Amino acid sequence: MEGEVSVKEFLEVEERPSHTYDNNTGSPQRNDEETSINKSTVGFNFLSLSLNNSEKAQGNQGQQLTQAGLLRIKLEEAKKENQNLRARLNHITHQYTTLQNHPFLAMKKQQQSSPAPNYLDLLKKEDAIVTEKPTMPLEGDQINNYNHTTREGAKSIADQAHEPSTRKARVSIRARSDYFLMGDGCQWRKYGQKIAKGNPCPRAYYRCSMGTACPVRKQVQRCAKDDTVLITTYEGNHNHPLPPPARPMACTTSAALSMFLSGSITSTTPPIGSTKLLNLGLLPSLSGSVSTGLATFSPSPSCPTITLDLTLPSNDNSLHFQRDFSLDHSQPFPFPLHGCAQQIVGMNSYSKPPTAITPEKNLCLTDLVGAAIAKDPSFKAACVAAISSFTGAT
DNA sequence: CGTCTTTGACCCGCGC
DNA sequence: GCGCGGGTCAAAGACG
Repeated sequence: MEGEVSVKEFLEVEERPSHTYDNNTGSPQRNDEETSINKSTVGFNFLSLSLNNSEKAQGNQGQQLTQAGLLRIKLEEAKKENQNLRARLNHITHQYTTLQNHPFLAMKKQQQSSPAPNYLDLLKKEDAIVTEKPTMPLEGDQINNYNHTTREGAKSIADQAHEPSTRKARVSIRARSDYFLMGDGCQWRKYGQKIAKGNPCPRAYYRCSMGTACPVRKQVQRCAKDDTVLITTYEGNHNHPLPPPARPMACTTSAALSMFLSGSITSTTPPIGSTKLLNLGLLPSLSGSVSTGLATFSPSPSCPTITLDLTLPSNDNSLHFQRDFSLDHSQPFPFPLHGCAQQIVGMNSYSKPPTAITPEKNLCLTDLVGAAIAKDPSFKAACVAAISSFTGAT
């Protein structure tokens, strides 16, 4: 952090009039980058001379000329330092951007080692549309289900923009968080709040404010039974390009929805009520209580909702399904969780007071769903269909 | 001054 | 038809 301040201060040197410089400073050393930064900052402090020193110099014209020369040299040095620091800043910015895109790059790299990974080419061009059968290392039923899921999934998502019945389909995500909002990479504008029946916690209504007239809305509410559980419900598709941090969430919700809407998932166990269930299999490496994901589908004719429960304990093996999304513990995590830089996107009066943020208590939604994406090939494929749907709509 | 949040009012669908 | 509850609107206030 100190480095950032130094850079900031140093970059201001160019803005200062040259006549304020002093000749009492030594030339900044450049043994290494860090030394350079620190010394330049120190140099700048010295260079910000007082008027008193300038007045003293007026007594000797020859000395003034010498000073002018020194000042020019120092100015040139300062400019060089400035260029170096700008280059370093650009490098850091590039690294930051690269890290943000790491999940998708890792998926791409992983698939390049498998035969004909044409679906991943879509990630290169965001405006691509899924039209071919993606080939992935699937086995048995996964292949059949995958084909169905991807084609129908893409169709379902695309249809959502035209069919009133499916446009209302929702994806609900349950996750533990001490804060009222969890970062998903998007910008939201609150437009309402209600106290729902049976839950003392208010339900907040948000609208996506990243695009003009974006139809996406979300509801945020704490669970009545466990106020540490935050329930976030998404509805609709974005009509604008999404920033990298928002893509995992957007594609996951749409992919999950498309998989269920396509009807390609069936339960091998008697349905609980009218619910279909799918074990998504989150990573065991995820910290805290989140180690297993469970999706619940409520096929209400007017408003089908899929719930991704990221709060269930890992030993919950009470449900088994036709499609096996179980974890392959021998395989390393294909990409690292990209952190919670955008974890807290806002707090309102219903937020809990700021407490020590730990990964356990404040898992980023994009991290959680990113893990789900990474572990399941067909889920990834559905995500690609979703991404294509999103970007193709713009 | 512009943007965002808050909050009461209003609308609408659904069940009785 | 009526009441209830969920969802949305919009004016007022807060905030930077």
